[in-house]
Amino acid sequence: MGNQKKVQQNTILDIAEALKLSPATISRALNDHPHVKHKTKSDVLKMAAQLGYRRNNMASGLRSNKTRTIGLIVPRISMFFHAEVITTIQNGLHKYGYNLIICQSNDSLEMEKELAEILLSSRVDALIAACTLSTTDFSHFDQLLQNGTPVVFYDRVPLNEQKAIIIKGDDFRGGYIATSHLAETGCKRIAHISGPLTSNLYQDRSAGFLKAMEQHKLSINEDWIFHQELTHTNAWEAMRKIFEGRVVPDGLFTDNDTSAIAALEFAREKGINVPGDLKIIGYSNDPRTSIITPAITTIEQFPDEVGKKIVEMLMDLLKNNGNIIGEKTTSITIPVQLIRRMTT
Amino acid sequence: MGNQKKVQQNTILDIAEALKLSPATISRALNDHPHVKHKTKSDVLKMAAQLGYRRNNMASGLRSNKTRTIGLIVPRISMFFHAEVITTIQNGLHKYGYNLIICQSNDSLEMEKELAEILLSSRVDALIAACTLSTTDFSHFDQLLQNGTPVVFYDRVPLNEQKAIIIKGDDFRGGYIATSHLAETGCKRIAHISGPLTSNLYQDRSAGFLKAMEQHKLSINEDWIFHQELTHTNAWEAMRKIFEGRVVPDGLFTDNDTSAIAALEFAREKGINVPGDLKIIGYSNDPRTSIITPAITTIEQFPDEVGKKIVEMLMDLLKNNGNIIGEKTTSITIPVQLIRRMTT
DNA sequence: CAATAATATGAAAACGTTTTCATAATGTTA
DNA sequence: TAACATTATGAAAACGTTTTCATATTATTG
Repeated sequence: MGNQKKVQQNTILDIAEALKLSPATISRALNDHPHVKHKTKSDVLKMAAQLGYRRNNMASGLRSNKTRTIGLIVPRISMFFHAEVITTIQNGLHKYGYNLIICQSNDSLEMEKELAEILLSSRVDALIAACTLSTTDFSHFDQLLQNGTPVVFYDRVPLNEQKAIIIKGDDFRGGYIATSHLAETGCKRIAHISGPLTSNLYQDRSAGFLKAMEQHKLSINEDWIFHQELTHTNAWEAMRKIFEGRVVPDGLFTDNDTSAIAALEFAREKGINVPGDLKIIGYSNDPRTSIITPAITTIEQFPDEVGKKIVEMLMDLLKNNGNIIGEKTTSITIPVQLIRRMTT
Repeated sequence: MGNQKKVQQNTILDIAEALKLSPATISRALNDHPHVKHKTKSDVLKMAAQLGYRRNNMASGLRSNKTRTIGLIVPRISMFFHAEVITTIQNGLHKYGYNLIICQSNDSLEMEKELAEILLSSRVDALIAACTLSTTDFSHFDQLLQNGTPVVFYDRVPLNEQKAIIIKGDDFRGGYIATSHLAETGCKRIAHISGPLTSNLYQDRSAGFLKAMEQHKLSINEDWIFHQELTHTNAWEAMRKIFEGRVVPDGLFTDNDTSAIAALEFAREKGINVPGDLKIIGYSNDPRTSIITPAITTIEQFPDEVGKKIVEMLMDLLKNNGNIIGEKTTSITIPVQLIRRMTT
């Protein structure tokens, strides 16, 4: 393989020569410029097809300063929520003729910084980012913004950023309705396994949790509140600690579904009846929650709504080259919804 | 936002001017060319950092005809196997300074063709593709190949393609060991829910199934063999048909895990005892299979091995600009492994 | 120290488009 | 038909690098 002679791609000049026209006219014809005769246009299109012409995006991008490519930085594409958001974004952008460069930070801040640099180098027309849990300083995105490149943050977002678009779920309300639901189904002693408070996500969900506890006049046991990376083992460990105590909770709100699954497995192993003795509610509506027995009550985040909103905002922004128009706001909150299943 | 003046990116010329050097020297210094003085190099690097210089990849790519970007076409990033493969590929390529443009075909052949065109336009240095189930004609990749762009197919691959690299799981063996396992655990009447025979995956797994059935001297009931899109509802429907019969199977091999889950749920609803009356084995080791009760026996495909191999082959190929070196083969098969759980 | 080799730099062309400016061709009006 | 507007095209510059070729500088050798 590869030994055969490489076929050179045809350029705009080849079309020009074939039709005895100037490259300028070919370019205009291909871009559907108004000042070109109908017949010329169709001639050019025909010849382009015949020669198998494909625009060189680098040349085009270099000259016009537009790549029609959008960068995306995400912690992990394998997380259900993100996979869904990305899919919606990609399908949406494709309709507008935009490409997407998807990058994974693996939840590493170092990597995130590096990716921001790389995407700047690639001169993406815009950047979409769901940040790392440890990203509290967002200055590595400043160069993009100063450059005039629109930036959209979603899910894990900076708190006081006026230059970027921010799209987030209603985490406060999510935490609130989850906790209220436990209270309303009779829980008196509610535990909360949450993520690191460096992230807006867990700040808000925790605030919602506290608000609901207060409203239902439930007392809070500090030993039952965890802020940690939301992994399976961490959740298991938290459960072990919680159930070492003399008095144990009858309700548990976990800030993601992986933790809820771990908790449920812990309960199963220890013979704790769910939902009889312990009610559990997770967060995100991961497909696994509906498959496990008993199926886990959780909070739906509507990833497709998030994705759609991102595309919509971005297309608006790019149409007005980076300027927000009129009354449109710079920060959007997507509603959440309780999905009641068998663990409550 | 966006109203403030846009900051122009500094170019190589700005560095040149600041240091009273020519752009050529700057370029060489930045690319670590041997013919440039040590001191000059460090001066340039320092000034570049100071000016916040970032290479314009389009200009660089246009001139050097190298984008250091690799395209990837995949049916859906949300499929567990693909998400894992992609993650491995991306992390691997990143080490070598390559970027990845990830595109989803949504399992549509039309989309796949369009994406191949777009990636050709973007002049990616190489293309990785896991094709649609309905892709039997692979000619939309020819232009890339003729162009000298390396193409790596994985998972769903063309059958007789000598110009591209092909990396696949050992689907024949997977089908064989899955079916053998059922036979060895005592199944006499085995059903098979498989995918469309347009894809090499299901051809091979089916062949493995048949081989094992023959070796174990088991007779095949044609009414229990399905070739269909492997969705939850299709599998459910297949189960309904199978269990309408007077005589029912005691073993089931499904070609993906979604179907195995559907079958298990069907069994649960109809009161069929698993594994007592019916043993079930899936394919892919999707995380859901270990969470459902009873946990499903399945076939591990080692997505990270696949990803690693892809990167390795690709880097070799790019180093030798598109030519396979020495004895290295053009087609690689990754082993599979039985993961025994509670449904068998 | 001259002659040569090795090292370091610069000038300018090249990559394939898009876009500005100029001009030619055509159509419209007085 | 002259004068002007409109439409269609071309010439050439521009985008920011890399690379070729030439040349200047320094080191090495006889």
